[in-house]
Amino acid sequence: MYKISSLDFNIQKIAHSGQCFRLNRVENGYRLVAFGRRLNIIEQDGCCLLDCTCDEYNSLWKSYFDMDTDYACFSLAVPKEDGYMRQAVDFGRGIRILRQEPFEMLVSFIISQRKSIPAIKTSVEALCRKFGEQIDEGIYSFPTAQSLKNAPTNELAACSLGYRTQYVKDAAELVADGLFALDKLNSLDDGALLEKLMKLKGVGMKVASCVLLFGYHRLDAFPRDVWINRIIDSEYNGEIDLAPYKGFSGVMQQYMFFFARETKS
DNA sequence: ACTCAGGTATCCT
DNA sequence: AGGATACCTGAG
Repeated sequence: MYKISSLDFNIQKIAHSGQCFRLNRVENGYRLVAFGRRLNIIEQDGCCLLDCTCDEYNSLWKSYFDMDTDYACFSLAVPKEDGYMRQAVDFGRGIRILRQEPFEMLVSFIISQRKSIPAIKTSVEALCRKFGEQIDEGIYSFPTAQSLKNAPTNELAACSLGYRTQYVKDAAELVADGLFALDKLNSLDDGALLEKLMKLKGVGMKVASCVLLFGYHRLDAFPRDVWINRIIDSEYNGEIDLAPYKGFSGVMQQYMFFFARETKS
């Protein structure tokens, strides 16, 4: 067991912030599947108990949960005249940007287009069940590129991918064949990485931005989805100035997204 | 039954 | 360049 006790770490908010599709509520807490491992998380007296050894925490989950980044300091950047952002940031305190795996992010966000979050989760789970490795009873890892490349198209489609089936298959094939080496893109700057990802079919501005933010930990990436656009229209007169948040505007995006969704009528 | 969902590719003008 | 439209499918 490893205990995390910090106001800047809140597993429930992270689970509802929409960045991760495999962190879900179970009987007495949350269950996360990542890196081919399962991690159980229990909330207790405002603390989080991670069901792992100290070594496993230090070598894996500490980085995954981005525990070396100081999130409290981001909050200081909000201009005092921006009441909306102030509210959003305070409301979302505890959210962190997870360091997830690039391939999983790429596939998950290709799937995400024109889908609700529950529908995305259903598709992702189906993919894992069909093409991932079994880790434990009923628990499966996210499939490798090779595994998805080899997947028969009709079985991929059976994961409710709809018109995205070919997008996923194409991306998996390119990655599996080394023609699109996700692990070698780290050296690219944000702009070049974004451009590179958008070369893939089914990857537009929004999906690529999400892959940057959640898969490559580019905290300055600012995905604009319908929620964010709605906020920018209603609260910022159609144009938001991200200059105060240079280097971490993606963190602000998460606060805005979470706030808008959690407080919707 | 009907709209909309964390969009994107394609086809217009 | 910028705007309109089709697209699989499930949830509300």
